[in-house]
Order: sequence, then C-alpha cells, then structure tokens
Amino acid sequence: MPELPEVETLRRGLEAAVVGRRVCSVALFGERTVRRQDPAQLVAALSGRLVSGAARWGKYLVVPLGGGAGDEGGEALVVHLRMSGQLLHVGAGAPLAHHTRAVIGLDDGSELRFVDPRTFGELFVADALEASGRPSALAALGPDPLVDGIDADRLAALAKRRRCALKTLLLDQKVLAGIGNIYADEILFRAGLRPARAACSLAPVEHGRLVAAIGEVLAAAVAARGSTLSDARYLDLGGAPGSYQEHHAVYARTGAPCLGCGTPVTRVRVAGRSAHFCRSCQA
DNA sequence: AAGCACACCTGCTAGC
DNA sequence: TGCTAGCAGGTGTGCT
Repeated sequence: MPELPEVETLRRGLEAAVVGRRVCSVALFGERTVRRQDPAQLVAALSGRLVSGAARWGKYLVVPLGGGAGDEGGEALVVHLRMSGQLLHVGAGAPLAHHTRAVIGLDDGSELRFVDPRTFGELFVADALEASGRPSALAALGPDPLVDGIDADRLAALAKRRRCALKTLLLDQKVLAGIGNIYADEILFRAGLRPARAACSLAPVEHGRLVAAIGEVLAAAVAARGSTLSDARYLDLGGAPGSYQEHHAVYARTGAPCLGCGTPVTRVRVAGRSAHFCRSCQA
C-alpha cells in the first residue's frame, strides 16, 4: 500500500502532531510485529524517550529518539508498513481497531497505533544513526528521490547495464528508494515508456524524460497526500484519505480510455507484478 | 551477479 | 446465498 508519497504524508503528520511528545507506554500484540530484535528490547528502548524528529528514507519512517538516561546514542524507531500497515494518531479513548499490532502511549494522552492485518509490516529500534541521520540498518537503500534528489547520471549509468524491465529497475529499492507498483506505472506513463522495455534500451532523451517524470509524479502525489484506493487501506495519521488516486492515468484503469488518447489501458505482468500502460502513448 | 519464483499473511472480489 | 480461487500497495531469501 504505502509508497513514498503516502509515507511522506505520514512523516509530515508525525512532525506536526507527535514530535516533542514523550513515550509513556508501549504495548505490542502478536509475534510478528517486532522480529529483528527481542520485543522487550524495543519496549525498553522506547519507554520514557522523547520523539525528537520524523524522517523518512524510501518507504521507511525513521523517528529519532531523544531524552535517554545519559545516552544520546542516536537511536531511532523505524517503521515499515509493507502491504497493509497503517499508522494512526488517536485519542486514548478511541476504540481499538481489529489487527492493532502496537500502541504507543504519549505524554499528552494521545496514542500512536500501528494496525496491520497481514502482519508484513514491522517496527524496530535502530541504533548507530549515521551523520545523515540514516540508520545503518537501511544502508542498502538507494537514494531517496525527495530527500537526496535524483542523480540523473547515476540512474542512466545503472539503467545502461541492466537488462531487466524498466519497471523492475524502478521498483528496485537499491536503485531508488520509495517507488512502488502504483507510482512506477504512473511515472512510466508520464515518461511515455513501456514498463516491459529493457532498462538498457533507453536513449539519452528517454533517460531525461524518465528522471523528469519521477520528480513530477512523486511531487504531485505528495501534494495530494498520497493515493487511497477503493479498499481505503491507506489513510493518513489522522485517518483521512489521500486524493492522488483521482489523478491516476493508468494504475487500476485496465480497459478504461487512456486520458491522453482514448486507447484502452492495457494490463500485463512484469516480473510477477501487474503493470498498466497505454499501447499508444508509451513506447 | 542479476533475475526470478516463492514465502510471509489476511481480506476482498469475481466467478461459479 | 455460499463456496473457492485468485489477487493485492512490499521485501527478504534462496535458487539458477
């Protein structure tokens, strides 16, 4: 569900409503939510700490923790929502949603809740923040298009020596961090490139179109507070939907007329994922 | 080493 | 109406 624009919207929500609060309590439900470390270790690391910021790398939320007893060791709570996770900020009296996996009580009486039906999502406390504020646990991630900007030369060089489909390249978090299935399709439509095109087949002018499309689509989606599909699985921190789904040109529009030329949108499978495109507008 | 299939789960929908 | 197969925004592993 959540890709870069959705996670960025949550990050902004945390910045506005949660940064500066202190953690009073932590409750975990189920076995799978904390799996990189002993859950008791996460509870101990969070309890009593100050939420001192809200950052994001790709689809990971990184919440730096301050106010430890003598340790300013640069710890951070890291959250990944995977397919079905939600992060909600509610009053303590709000009814507990089904599939609530974690409840973090804050010193103003509010709660941060992690809800995740499919249990793919996870929480962990990372130590050893690098100078950039990025946890070493996320070192394998490529540059984030919003945080780091897009290095067009690097992207072109990577594309040139990969024989995989263009869409597979965009979904590779080591290449660029944050793009998922929805925005890969929307970016490729905007760039006029077919998802199954070999990454190494692009002409220089096409590299330029791709880089521009990445920036434009992600910026527009962040401005619209992300995409909420018909199942309403993505909601922002306050429970409100995004609106970028109203601007989707191809994603989940199989058979509907292309907004550019009227040709029905085609759906194919690329590397095991569904891919939507216009046969006429994308080459 | 890149690329692919599959596993991890629950819930929803389309089709019978 | 009720069952079942298939599919879903992501990523980590292990095999070729």
